[in-house]
Amino acid sequence: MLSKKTKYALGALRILARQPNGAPMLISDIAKEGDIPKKFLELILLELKKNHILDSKKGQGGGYFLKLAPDKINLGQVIRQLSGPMGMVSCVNKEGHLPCEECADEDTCPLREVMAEVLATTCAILDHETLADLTTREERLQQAKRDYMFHI
Amino acid sequence: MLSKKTKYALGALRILARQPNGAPMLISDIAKEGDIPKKFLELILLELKKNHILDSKKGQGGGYFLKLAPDKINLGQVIRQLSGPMGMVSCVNKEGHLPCEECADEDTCPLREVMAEVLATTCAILDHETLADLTTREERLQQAKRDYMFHI
DNA sequence: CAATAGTCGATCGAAATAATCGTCTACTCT
DNA sequence: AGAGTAGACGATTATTTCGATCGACTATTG
Repeated sequence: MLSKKTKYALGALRILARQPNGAPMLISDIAKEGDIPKKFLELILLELKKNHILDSKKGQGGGYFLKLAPDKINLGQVIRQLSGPMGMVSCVNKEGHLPCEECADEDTCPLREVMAEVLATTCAILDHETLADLTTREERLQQAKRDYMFHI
Repeated sequence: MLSKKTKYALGALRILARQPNGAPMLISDIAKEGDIPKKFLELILLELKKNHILDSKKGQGGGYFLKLAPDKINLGQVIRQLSGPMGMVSCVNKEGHLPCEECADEDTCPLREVMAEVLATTCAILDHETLADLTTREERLQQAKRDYMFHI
């Protein structure tokens, strides 16, 4: 399961991606709209800023905004930065590759091979799914729901 | 990351799968061979027994053994039973399906759609990978390593 | 019956997660 | 320049989960 932190982060990013021409948004407004504890959200946004996904402007009229265009931010990137690498065993991760202690020989560990496949297919999806794609999906799903409601 | 509990479980199962004609094995022997804390292993094996993957025999000559053949036990099943469902958001799981609290409308949540894809590809791998497959993989990897060592 | 071996309830510390407080500092607009 | 706005940040707390262990009990088999 993704941690709440990561889910909150994705929620906040989706909200920010909706802002017309990347206008800054107050932490408290994001918190309200995303139903996220404000103080916790501060930490999260700060972390995203340190990872160069967001940026902020202080003072009157300031707030947080996307540093990159929505189609340049993908889910894999965000999840990795907030929850760490996604492999089910640590020995399959590129960044932060640790040989898993319990594994006698990494070269011949069959579990490692399977988990590497899992990681590869997961990344194939998440590293190509951008914030912009999410927005597109959402619109399609909303349209589908309206059609469905009309149909019954 | 898989929990140590789950990794230990997979380790223990791999050891038991190597036993000739499903002979029972003592907890303490499994613990020693798998380098697993014995008391912790007890809990794990017990849980696997309750989930009908293992069975045990008491008294002299007893121990734990596989209840099913190695090609009838798959990784998905084991991981799910020890760590719970594998979806990155709770709303994509079949068993234990909980609408994720932070999601306004499940029907139109784009994250849910993506995470469902991820879960599907993950399950496609793990639900088809059996203990027997792991053994086969391991033999292949060991052979490959021997060939490589010879080559240099 | 006695030795063996699994069963089970209780518990404990450490770590990760989730959340909050108060203060400080930088910026922008008037 | 100065007031007020808004983010930055260190410290702290609560809650839960994880990993591990102890000790007593029970069932089985030779």
